Parts: sequence; C-alpha cells; structure tokens
Amino acid sequence: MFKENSKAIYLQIADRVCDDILAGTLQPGDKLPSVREHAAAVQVNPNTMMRAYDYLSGLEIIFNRRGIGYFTAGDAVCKVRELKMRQLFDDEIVEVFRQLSLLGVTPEILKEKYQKYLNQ
Amino acid sequence: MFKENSKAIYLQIADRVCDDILAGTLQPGDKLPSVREHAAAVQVNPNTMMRAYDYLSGLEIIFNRRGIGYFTAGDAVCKVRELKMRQLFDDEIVEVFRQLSLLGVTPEILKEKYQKYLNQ
Amino acid sequence: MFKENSKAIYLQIADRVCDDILAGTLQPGDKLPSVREHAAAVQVNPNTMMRAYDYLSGLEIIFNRRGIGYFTAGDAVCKVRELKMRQLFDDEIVEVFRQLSLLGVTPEILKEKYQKYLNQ
Amino acid sequence: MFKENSKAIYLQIADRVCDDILAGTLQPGDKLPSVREHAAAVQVNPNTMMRAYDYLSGLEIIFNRRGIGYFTAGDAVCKVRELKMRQLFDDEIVEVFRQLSLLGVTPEILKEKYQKYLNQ
DNA sequence: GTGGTCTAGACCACT
DNA sequence: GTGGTCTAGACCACG
Repeated sequence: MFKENSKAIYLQIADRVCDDILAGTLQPGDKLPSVREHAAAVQVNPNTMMRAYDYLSGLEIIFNRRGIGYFTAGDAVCKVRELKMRQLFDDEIVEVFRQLSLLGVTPEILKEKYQKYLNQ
Repeated sequence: MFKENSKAIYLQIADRVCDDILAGTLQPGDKLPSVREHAAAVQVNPNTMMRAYDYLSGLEIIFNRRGIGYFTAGDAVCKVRELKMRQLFDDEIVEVFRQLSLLGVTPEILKEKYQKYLNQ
Repeated sequence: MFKENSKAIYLQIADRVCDDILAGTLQPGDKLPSVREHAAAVQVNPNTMMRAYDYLSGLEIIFNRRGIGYFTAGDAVCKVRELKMRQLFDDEIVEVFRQLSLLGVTPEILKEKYQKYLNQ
Repeated sequence: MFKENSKAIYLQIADRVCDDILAGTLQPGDKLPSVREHAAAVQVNPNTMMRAYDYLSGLEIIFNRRGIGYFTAGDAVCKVRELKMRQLFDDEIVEVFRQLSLLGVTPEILKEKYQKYLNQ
C-alpha cells in the first residue's frame, strides 16, 4: 500500500488526504474516517494514523471535535494549495529545474513532457 | 552550507560533485579533493564526506586508487547523465507532474517558470 | 458555543452554572433546566449535560429530586465560593503567578490588566 | 516527577525547557541533552521525550541538526515569551480574571497576593 | 553516537 | 464510540 523506502508513512497518508481535499472527494466540513477505522482500512497502526491526523491538524487543514472526530477545515482547500505551492516552487521544483538545466532540457521539451503526462 | 531538513547531507554532496562533472569543472581523470580536505572545506564530518565518495564509487562515477585518492571515471559524464535522466523522468518528475496537475498548473505556466529560472 | 480544545465541555458547562449561582441568576432552590432541554439549548450531547449535572451534584452544589429535576442547593453560593476560592488560590493562580514572574510582569502591570478587564 | 492528572507529560517537559530558556539556563545555540539521555534523566520513555522535542521544534523554539542533536534557536527567548504571553493573556488569565471578579476580588488584593508570591 | 519511524498494546477521558 | 497519551521494544538512516 505504501512505498517503503521513500517518505514516512504518516506523511504519505497526510499527502493523500490533501489530494482528496484538492480533488473535492473530501469537502470542507466533512468528517474524516475515525483514526481506528482509517488505520484498519489502510493497514497501519492506529498510532501512525493518529500521527498523520495530528500533523494535518497542526497545519490547520483538519480540526478535531472532542469525542466526535476529525473534520476538514473550512479553508482546507486554500491551506492545502498554499502549502503545496510553497513546497513545490520553493523546494522541490527548483531542484528539478536545476537538474533539467544541467541536462540541457529546454522549456519546450519540458512543456511537451508535461502535456503528454496530462493527456494520459 | 547544506539544508538540514531535506535530503541527507551526503547525497547533497554527491549531487554537487555530479553537477561539477556535468558542468566540466571536474574533468574525467581529475583527482577529487581528499576526504579530509573536502570535508573541512564544506564543514561536514569526514565520515559524511567518506560516505558521499563511497556512494559515488558504488555508482562507478568516481573510483579510488588506494593511498592516492579518488578520481572521476573516464565515462563519468555519461554515467551521470544516464543516472540523472533515469532519476528525473522515471521518479521525481512524475510526482511533480502529478502535484502540478492537482494544483491546476498548465503546461504554459510551467514552461514560463522554467524559462524564468534559466534566465536568472 | 464551547471551546473545543481547552477544558472538557462538561466542565465548562458546570463552570457556567456556578457563575450563574454566584451572579444570582440562579437562586438557591431554583430548578435547573432539564437535561434534555439544556443540552438542546447549548447544543451538546445530552450525555455531556448529564455529566455536568452529575459533577455538580457530586459537589453538592445542586441536587436531584427523582422524576422532577435538578435544583440548586440552599448553600450553593457558599459551596461555590469556597470551591472556587480553593481552586483559584491553591492551584491555578500559583501557576499563573509563576509564569508571570518568569515573563517579568510586575504587580503593577497585573493590577492594571485586571482593572482594564473589570472596566470592559 | 510529573503531575499525573494534569497536562500531558510531553507538554510538561516542553514547558520546563521553555522555562529554562527564559531563565537563561539554556542559552540560544546551546545543545539540549540527547533524546535518550534526557528521557533517562527524567524517567520517561524516549518516545515521550521525542514528542516534547518534536513539539518544540514545530514551534521553532528548538531545531535539529541531523545526526548531532537538538539546539535552542537563536530567537528562542523571543519565541517563548511571545508564546507564553499569548497563552497567558489570551486564554488562561482571562478565565482567572473572570473568576476573580465573580468572587469580588479587587485589583488591589490581587496585586498584594502577587507581591507576596514574588517575595517568597 | 544521533534522531526518526513504526508496531503493539494498554489505559484514560470525553461525547 | 471518539481521540489522546504513554510504554516497550524494534529497526533504520545518518554523522
């Protein structure tokens, strides 16, 4: 279910939740699956799932109602976009650009590659 | 000198050496700075530098002559290009494309961003 | 209506009832709203309201007449004052004083802050 | 060593570290005891200590150097003051003021109580 | 040696 | 039922 050697599992889970929020599968105000339920569903330890939820609520993307569960925040889409944008353009993509330029890839080629990706 | 929170330091160092090879700063056959010297220069633990050299040796981008030092391999440029290309287009860039698409970034915008990067 | 992240909701409710008793809104002998009614009014689970009443009964600040409802005790004002005084000066305020002193807040400033609070 | 029934242990530990920073016992740039060492010293599970450190580094009061340890941030004093001030005056002290006013405590009395606390 | 992640299982308070 | 905390012990990557 999860890549073993890359990012931490709890971060992969958090990423997925974010993706669901961006995709609209998870609307603002929606209740997330309970920690235990979700943990069982993706076959991880409840502690690990808890950590993912904890991480997201630290970012104010989801919030908690005592004894009831976790819910996605009203401005979750905003928060997620902002966060991802920052991650992408401040960190990851710069590194990718650097390598592309060293390899002599032109903007035109990159555009085509991305175009092709979108079409599949 | 190095980002503490992203990739492992020894990998960041290895990346730079590769960059120097691609850029021609480091020609095939050139001797690399000694582990200790290089470690001191970029202020990391000699063990860490050793690990970077070790990693590059494993990829046969550099090689070791006992008691003399490390040298860049004859086909280093080739090896590095091949390696980077594989890394980029098989792994990293796919993930980047996925996220860009979720965020609604168009090929046109991506091209511009890359263009801008190249110009600075 | 209630802060989700600080004290337990049932304790927050209990606190308010006490406040009403001190303020005279709730006179000794008065009947409290029924659990269900009160729960609906402040939008909490009836179980939670029950727990608040239960907690106050345990402190003998209110009492229960089976089948009729909950009533504020004759010496409720006394009990509440005593309880709050003990809580405040034995526990909470000492901790607050400790932190204030670490932050370098002077008695004069504290007095002013409290003065300002009273005036609003 | 720690109060069982009040705040979570990891938060109590975090609070202490903050106190040490305010008191100057822990200077900006100082290395904190290693997770394991500190955990053993105060007799908690290393995971619990880890959580305390994690919490503090989330607040950017301490930071981590890979493979070396945790260090107090350069502006830690600032951060801590700001944080504590917010906690105190936005949350805790308002509640205390509310109760004091209900009990009829005057600013003068409060000032004296605090004065007395400082003198001991 | 350092931190970081994960599992397993227990216990608690709250709704 | 919900989340939250804690312990114990294991394993890994990094310096």
